[in-house]
Amino acid sequence: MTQTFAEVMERLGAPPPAFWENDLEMGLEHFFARSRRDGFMDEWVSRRTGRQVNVLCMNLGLDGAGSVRSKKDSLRSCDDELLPYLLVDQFAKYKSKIATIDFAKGVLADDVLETCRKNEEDFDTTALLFAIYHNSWSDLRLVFHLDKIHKSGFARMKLKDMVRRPRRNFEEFLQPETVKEILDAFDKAKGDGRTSEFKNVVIHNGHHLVFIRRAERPDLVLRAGGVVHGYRPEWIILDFADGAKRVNISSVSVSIPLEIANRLASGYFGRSCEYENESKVTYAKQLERFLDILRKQKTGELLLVEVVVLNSPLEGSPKIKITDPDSHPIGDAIGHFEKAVGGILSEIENIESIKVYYRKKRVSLIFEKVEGADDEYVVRYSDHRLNAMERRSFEDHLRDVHGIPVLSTEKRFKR
DNA sequence: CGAGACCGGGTAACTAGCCT
DNA sequence: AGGCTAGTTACCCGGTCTCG
Repeated sequence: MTQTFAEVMERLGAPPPAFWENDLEMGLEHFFARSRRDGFMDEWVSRRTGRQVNVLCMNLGLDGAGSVRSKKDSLRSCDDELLPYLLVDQFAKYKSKIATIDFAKGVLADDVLETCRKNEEDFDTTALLFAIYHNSWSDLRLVFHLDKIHKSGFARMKLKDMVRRPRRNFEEFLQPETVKEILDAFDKAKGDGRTSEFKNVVIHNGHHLVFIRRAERPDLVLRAGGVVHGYRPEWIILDFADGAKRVNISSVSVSIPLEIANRLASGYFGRSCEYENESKVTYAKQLERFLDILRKQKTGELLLVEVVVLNSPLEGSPKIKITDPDSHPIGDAIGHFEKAVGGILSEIENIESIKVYYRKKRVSLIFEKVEGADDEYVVRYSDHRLNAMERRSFEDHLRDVHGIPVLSTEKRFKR
């Protein structure tokens, strides 16, 4: 008797197909048939790392003693029990390591964590996800969501007007039914025939993260038998902080997530509320001082590795870029250029962007001129280059060491 | 000889510039 | 103004190398 995939999963107490396909966005169409091919499972088991094998043995209650090879042999006889782990392995692809480790540290027992540890700071993420799956499979959905906050940039926004904090706190307000109602009302008002799907509210580091999936632009997929028309999904993450007085927004579209955030805030505060892009002023003098320090820096936390300058002192005043792709500091090179040709960093207005080297990553900074003010700028940086923890320490570093408030290059507008 | 470290290529996310 | 393309960068996978 042959069982369907859904039946096999049910017999194992594993998640149903809809969980994998809809919640984790994994394509299952050919997975089951492929996994049943001769030798497929054997080959998959062979490719497991020692750490993954150890976690699998723990999860399946197999003898954890002996060589990795002998444990792989006993795994090969398990068959169906391994099926969900094939999917977890597939799920682990392209998931942020930092998101997985961070989450695992919160839910896994110490000895399990140690089994997955590669060295002081590194873990086998697939092994961690095997353990997380076994511990509580619905957590994979959380990992799927948390993964997103490390990979995408966020627009920093704050409430336009001062509002009194309501009696009940924001957390109580953010009930799924309430959020769904507000999303429905928004979709109706928008009238573009697309629906906003409420996916999750997660409390993370004191922030309230609201995850929404919405159809964005029309798209199509090719399948055997023809084309299927639909929409490309977009993930909207509203990261509320400070009792909803501030929100960080990650999304593809520009105005829709802002409107949704406005509606949620209006619902919570009980009056019409709007968020606006946060802007923090830095004066030209501060930036000049910052650049002076930066270009002298030969080693340290923050190194200058690229400058792009408009109206250069070269003939015809073209745009120039001085960059070191290997991320060695370019302070001396700039000094050499200025001595030989002329000044380039003295006019902040002419600086299109710079790149600094921070925690082994190249981070762009732009100095955005404040409309109508002569020497006022908003300093913005490409936050998606850094993960969520690194962003915080980068912002702290620039504020504490250089007195410069930095914001993300991401912004959201009403249309 | 097998398990784990190392490295090259691929993938994803974002930016800037061009075109409609 | 919006969409598409090419360029940039980090991270991840999988094959190869190395060490016990």
